[in-house]
Amino acid sequence: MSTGTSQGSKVVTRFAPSPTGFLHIGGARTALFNWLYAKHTGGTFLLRIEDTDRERSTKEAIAAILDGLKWLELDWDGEPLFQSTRADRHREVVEELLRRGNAYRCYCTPEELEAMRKEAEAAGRPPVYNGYWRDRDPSEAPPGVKPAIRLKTPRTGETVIVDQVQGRVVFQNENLDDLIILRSDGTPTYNLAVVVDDHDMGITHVIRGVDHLTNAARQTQIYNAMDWDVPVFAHVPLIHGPDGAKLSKRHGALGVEAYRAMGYLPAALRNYLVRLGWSHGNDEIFSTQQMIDWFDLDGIGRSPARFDFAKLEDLNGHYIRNTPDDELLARIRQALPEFENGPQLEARFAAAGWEKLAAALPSLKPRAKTLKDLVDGAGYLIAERPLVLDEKAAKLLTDEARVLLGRLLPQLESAEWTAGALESEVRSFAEREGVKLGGIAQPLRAALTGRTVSPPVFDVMAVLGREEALARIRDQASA
RNA sequence: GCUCCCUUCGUCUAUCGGUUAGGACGCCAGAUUUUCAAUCUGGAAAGACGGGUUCGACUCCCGUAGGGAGCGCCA
Repeated sequence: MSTGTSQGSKVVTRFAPSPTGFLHIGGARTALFNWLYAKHTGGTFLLRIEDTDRERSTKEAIAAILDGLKWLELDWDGEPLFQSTRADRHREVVEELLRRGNAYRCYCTPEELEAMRKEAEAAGRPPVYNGYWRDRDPSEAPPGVKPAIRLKTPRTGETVIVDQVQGRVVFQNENLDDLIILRSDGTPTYNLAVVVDDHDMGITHVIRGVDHLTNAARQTQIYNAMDWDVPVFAHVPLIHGPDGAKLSKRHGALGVEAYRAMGYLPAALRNYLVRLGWSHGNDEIFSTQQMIDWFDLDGIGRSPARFDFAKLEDLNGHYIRNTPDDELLARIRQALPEFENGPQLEARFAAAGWEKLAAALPSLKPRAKTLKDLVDGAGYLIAERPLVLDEKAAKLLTDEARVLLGRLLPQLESAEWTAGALESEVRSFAEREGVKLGGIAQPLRAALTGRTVSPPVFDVMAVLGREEALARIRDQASA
């Protein structure tokens, strides 16, 4: 419980998505970092839904985000807080700011503001509000204009962010204008709401994307105006696409549910994500516990990372190989409905018997990068007789090959039906026939799976079972 | 345009002034092998550029170039 920090208080982190879309990969990493840091320090990880933009916030998006976090196994503490429920509290703080003389009413119209920006830009200055109503008496206000409320920010000096990732970042106050904290329609703006909520929720560490770095400066000014403690900031670099530009949809900017539907394992995605921007020496594979033990803010780098599907695939393959068969089967059955033709596949595997899929897993696992690969690889289990041969398999089953299969048949019929026994049976058959093992194994494979590529044929025979395997061979053999 | 940030193999990264600049993915080759994988071995592959500081710079400072983020009565 005790920490060595100056505050000496327990760490509280949060993930605060706005529900205007799915939980994308960058958000997932932000959530993961916050979750890891809370776990690492024995602190708390909270969830806040920033749904103040009623136009764009949707129920579906909220569900998708919660769902995505659950799938990634990033559990949050307590109930999610919906920002929209806190508007009264936000207004209360704005009132307080007004009372303190740290905020004022601004009667500028959008048109005036636009002109102001253009003018500043033409003069080569930052396009910011010029403080027109800062010291003006409201009695000068044009009639009928509802004012917005702006923060009265310091005009000179600097606002300094001491960031755990970015270091000391200095903003000249003259470049930061008097931001609006309450709209003319009486609703709070983002920066105000965030500060009030983070403060009220007792957030000690704000870990988020660097796109919020300038917001951190503005938010710091709000904290100062209220005499509140500023939380520890950690602004992590964004994730880019393979071309270094913004992450596009075809490059991985998908919702995490898309990764689930592609057959990725949550542990693999977590492992991939944690290594994007963070490192622990030369370590690549992390158990959840290791991640928690080793994760720290100072391991986060400052340069943006590019998303690389190949590495994700490799990790996913690793996790598939190392997942126990029963758990893997459960994950496949869970993911299957989301695959293309999922319901049909589900029905066919059920008809063939899930225990057959389970039996096939050991030989399928080293060949798969995704759960989808596993399902594809298990296709031979649910193939219907007579099998449709793919082009290469058809070519391989020459007349001679079919005759060879015919001669092998009686040997197999009397063999003990285990992979080992079948293998030695076929090996001695090949020897007697004077052919190499491949010379008979390949035709067998073609007959059993309809393809030239598959798990080892003897495993295939064992998994299919005596009756089905022999029938498939008979279909292709000639006397 | 203005403000801020970034720059080590193709990609993710280690290095915290002295290393043959290490690892991982990917790629190539070999071993193994009934196919394909998996596995094992080996290989090619990097400090953006230019100045300083220093006995010595990937590491510190300045500049240039390139890239990114932000600049709303959006979040």
